[in-house]
Amino acid sequence: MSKTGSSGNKRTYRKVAQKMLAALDSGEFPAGARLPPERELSERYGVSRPTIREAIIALEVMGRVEVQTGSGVYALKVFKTNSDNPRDYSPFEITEARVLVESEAAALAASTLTDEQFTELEAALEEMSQENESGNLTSEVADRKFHAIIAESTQNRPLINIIRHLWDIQENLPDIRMAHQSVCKTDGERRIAEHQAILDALKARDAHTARVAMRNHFARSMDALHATTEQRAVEEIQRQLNARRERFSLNRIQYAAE
Amino acid sequence: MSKTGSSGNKRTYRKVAQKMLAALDSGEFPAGARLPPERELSERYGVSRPTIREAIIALEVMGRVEVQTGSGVYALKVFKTNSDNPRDYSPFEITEARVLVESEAAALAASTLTDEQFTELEAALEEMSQENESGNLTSEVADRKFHAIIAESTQNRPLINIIRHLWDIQENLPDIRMAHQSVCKTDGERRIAEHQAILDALKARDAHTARVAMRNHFARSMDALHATTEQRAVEEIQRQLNARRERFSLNRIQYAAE
DNA sequence: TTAACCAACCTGTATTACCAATTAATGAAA
DNA sequence: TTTCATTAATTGGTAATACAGGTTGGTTAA
Repeated sequence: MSKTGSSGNKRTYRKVAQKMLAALDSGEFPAGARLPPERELSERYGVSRPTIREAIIALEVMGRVEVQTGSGVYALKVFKTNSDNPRDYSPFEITEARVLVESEAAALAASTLTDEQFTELEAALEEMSQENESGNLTSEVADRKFHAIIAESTQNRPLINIIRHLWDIQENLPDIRMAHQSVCKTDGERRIAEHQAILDALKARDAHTARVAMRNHFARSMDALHATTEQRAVEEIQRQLNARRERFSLNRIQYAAE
Repeated sequence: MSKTGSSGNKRTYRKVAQKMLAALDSGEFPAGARLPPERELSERYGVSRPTIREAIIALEVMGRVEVQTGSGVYALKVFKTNSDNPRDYSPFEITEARVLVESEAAALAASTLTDEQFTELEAALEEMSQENESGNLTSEVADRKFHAIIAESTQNRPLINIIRHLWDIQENLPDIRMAHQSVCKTDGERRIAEHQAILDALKARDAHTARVAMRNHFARSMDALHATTEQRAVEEIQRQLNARRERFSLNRIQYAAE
């Protein structure tokens, strides 16, 4: 199950917050409206006031409601996107952000890469193709190294840190790891070729081609991500169907036994 | 200042959460470590246990800590956004990074901006031109608002946060503030026109033109930055020369006095 | 000696009851 | 009609208490 989202969580404030979130989404608490007072909510959800307060604070931190002391709790119209909680970034968001940033980094790198860094890039590429042949598909270290060298070459520290940051986040998103693996498994050769294309463009000092090559590379990652996401959705539905079928057959067995 | 970030907030749980956040960032509560128990924290921060619980819930929703019932509260491994020291970024680096990121954001925004956001952009532009006429040149709020709306419209939270982060850093760099002022002073009209050009491109849903307009806008900022930096360098040299001359003349006076 | 078990202790969970501070509405007075 | 004090409603915060799950370390049995 999901770590954070399930309604089967033990802690009460989460359950309450989730119900209130549903009420917020369903329009039961319309945008801009004042929510019922804490005491009333505590009655409605059958929990104590402190727990309601906790749920409200959770909603507040999520940017869904605003608390005005002495006045009431108000449903916010526009969700404040203050959720810089990398855990609930979607894989697609991260990938999109990386396309934008890393493509530009590649374009910049076309004019900043040193000979030494070209050698490092080739080494990283070689490492990748060895990983590919040896079937060690779980590792992204060579991949990351390749991109890191390009980032480093720009000598723009904010940019370098942004790219590193995005990698860090991504490596903690299971969806992306899975997509990465599936990409390597099904078409590892092509992945190498894409990196080679980037390297070639950089060697030619061609900023535009480097940018395009990087974008193409990410476009494939994005496709793979879509594919695995779809596949997982299908599997989930099948799982649910199987569970239902099993329950149904159990019922029949019970009838037969009676 | 900011609605959410200030420590002068009235509600106690926010103050406590902020202090704990500082402790988390400073390494006083290292990643992975267990925080002191609620009872102890309530003593340390001089608030009651429910309030501590509220603060912890806020941190939990922010994704900074994890609560394990019966065991304790644990500091989550957080992605090192703060690992870079923004203080020794050069203004040029920041501006370059912003060109890359914000130009792409503008290109994206061309297809994502809503009618409401167009209205907001126009309002921000109006605000800027009023600031310009009234001679209130120190303020960047309307400027930042303009760029923030574009960022928001992409609905890409990593991207939004990156742009916000770069703004935050920039606003603490005196060199850039100075360049900004000099740009406004010498050519406020043109600055408005540049923003207008961006807005026009966005209205036309023309990603390419929007990107180019944004790049041009930043190019001017970069020029202004170069100019003021040069000017400051010249002034600094003059100051040093003057200081030396003064010292020299003082020496001569001392000689004369002996 | 080692492994399994169990009980005491620690920690978070949740409630009740109470009072304080702030805000918004009310109504009286100018 | 406006202004200002009063009052009601609401959130803010605390204390004390009981409970449930987890951890730990000692005891017991193998």
